[in-house]
Amino acid sequence: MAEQPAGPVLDDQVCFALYAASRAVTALYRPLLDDLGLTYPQYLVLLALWEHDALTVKDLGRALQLDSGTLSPLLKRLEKLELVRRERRSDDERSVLVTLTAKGDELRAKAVPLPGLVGDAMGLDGPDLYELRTTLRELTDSVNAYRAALPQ
Amino acid sequence: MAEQPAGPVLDDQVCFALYAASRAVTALYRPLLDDLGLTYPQYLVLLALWEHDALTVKDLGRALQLDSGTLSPLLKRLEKLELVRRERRSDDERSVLVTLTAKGDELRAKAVPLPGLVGDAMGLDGPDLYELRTTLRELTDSVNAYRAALPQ
DNA sequence: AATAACTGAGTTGTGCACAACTTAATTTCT
DNA sequence: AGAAATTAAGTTGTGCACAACTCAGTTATT
Repeated sequence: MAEQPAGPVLDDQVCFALYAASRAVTALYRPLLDDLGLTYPQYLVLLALWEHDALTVKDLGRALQLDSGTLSPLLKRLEKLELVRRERRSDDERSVLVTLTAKGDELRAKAVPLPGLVGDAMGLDGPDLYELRTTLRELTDSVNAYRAALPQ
Repeated sequence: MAEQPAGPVLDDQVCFALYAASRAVTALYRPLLDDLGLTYPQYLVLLALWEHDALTVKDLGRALQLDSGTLSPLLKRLEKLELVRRERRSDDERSVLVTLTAKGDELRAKAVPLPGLVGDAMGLDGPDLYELRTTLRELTDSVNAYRAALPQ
């Protein structure tokens, strides 16, 4: 008979595998992003802006699943780096519109090779990567739906 | 012709899918762990200790892939909660052995239902979860091997 | 029109992560 | 044995994440 631990086991947990994988990939990006003067969450914000050009803090929060408590100081740092501008919308003074500066837009070209480099290091071929991404999205949606249905 | 964004796209990134999934699962654990008075990384440390009973800070770092800069203050908090003890090893005074207190050991029983609850919310069946875990481990190993091979 | 409810950002405080560094203990190399 | 290198923890400083809160602006209700 194999031993039966009287509790959950670390390496059995999908949650730990996710946590470890996410941190490993972020760590792989770090030296590449250092060259651009960015952190990983800052890079994600710029990814969203390179795609959409102008987004409110609210929009960014929806895209990245982050709240204003995280985004506000992060955006201030990006503004200090002169990569983005922040301005109140005139038609709704509650909203702050975040837009790329010329400098922020130019950084896009330097970021183009990054996903390829990181993809190579993952050791998965195209179809496996595609399937993994799909599974992760489904998992995230399922978990978030479950959370939204919880009391409170 | 579809538009071709002149740069990487947020939702295409496996790295973002990982980041979002990891945070969603952690967020799902949070209210459950609140009842035990634990954070998610603290829970991971206890998982390792429930399995092995006594580990050095170094061992914990290897198991969780965290360095002493993260673990030292975390373990101090667990000690203040009276869930673990920390003591220098007599045969090597550099090492600190972390062991469970009775209180820390008792918490194990309360943690038993957690993985099942979280597994349900993931919306994947057993085989899919198993495959995902395997893929994530391979990805983590591949990425870490790649990082270890980098200059410096 | 006045009030109530809601919304979007921002602030404060706690706890990770991680880089860079310090210190003390141990091991290795002359 | 003594110096140099290595190792294990811990400290300091920065930047997320996130809860809980504030505040100003907008919308809904009466």
